[in-house]
Amino acid sequence: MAATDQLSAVFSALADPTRRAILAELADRDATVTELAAPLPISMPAVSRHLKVLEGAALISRRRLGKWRASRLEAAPLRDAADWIERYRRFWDSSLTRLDAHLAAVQAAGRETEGMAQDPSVPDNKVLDKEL
Amino acid sequence: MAATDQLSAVFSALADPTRRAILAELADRDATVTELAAPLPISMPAVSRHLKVLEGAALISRRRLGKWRASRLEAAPLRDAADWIERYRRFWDSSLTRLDAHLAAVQAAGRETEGMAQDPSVPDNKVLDKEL
DNA sequence: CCTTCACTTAACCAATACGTTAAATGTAAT
DNA sequence: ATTACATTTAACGTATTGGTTAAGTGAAGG
Repeated sequence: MAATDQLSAVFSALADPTRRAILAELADRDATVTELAAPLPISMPAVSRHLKVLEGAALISRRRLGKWRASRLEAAPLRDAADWIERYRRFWDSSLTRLDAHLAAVQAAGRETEGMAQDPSVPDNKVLDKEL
Repeated sequence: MAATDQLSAVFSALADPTRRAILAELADRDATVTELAAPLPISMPAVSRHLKVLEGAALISRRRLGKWRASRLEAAPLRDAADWIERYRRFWDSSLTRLDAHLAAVQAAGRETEGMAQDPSVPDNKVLDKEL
């Protein structure tokens, strides 16, 4: 996806298994393009472009080392992605705090009623740009 | 992206701001397609297909309610995504455990040496399919 | 220098993504 | 039955993605 916004760029980058494999590799150590390409079943130019995508999402940084170019993991954008997802933790986490348990119960109760708003034909939707 | 695997499908689904907005809406309450489409600047068919993508990633479930179709948030796949990202927490989190602090220090030390493997022209890469 | 090595860019291709409008489907209501 | 409403599917256009091979570019090394 064209990086419309930062978070989209990060999720988009993570959507590709090859790129996730590259990040996993970089978690162990910085690496050159050739090193990263070695275990992958694709050509070097393909790897080069995956790296460009990761760089575009700010998930890696790169520097020249003589003949080589080293890639380094930059995890800050992963924090943003994690933060976004965290908002939904209460929907799956079973080890809830007392307050969260209450809120989850309310949520569940609301769901048990089996209806959303009584009359969905009269939607009272607020424009919800709480987050993207 | 075509759902090559579950995790890719989830990250791919999250890569679109419209779909993230839909999930945010569903965090508050179940909703019909019309309700979800109301605040969005796109046509109903477009929303319908975003919902199909979310359903394909198992991020929502749907049921018929008479004339309407209600969408419900299903957060389990978000847990998987969060779990994947969590592995990288030590790279950004400043509140480290004692062990993590040690590991991070080792990591940092390795980076200070400014070189990856002494001679990158002789890469000793293991095929790292530790994870996708 | 001139070659070699590491990598990127260019040009191309097939498949997918995301939007549109128009037509089809299914349920409800008259 | 007929009409209306909610939603999906079809058909279409354009942009992006992810891969390829072939042709640059830049630094090292003989």
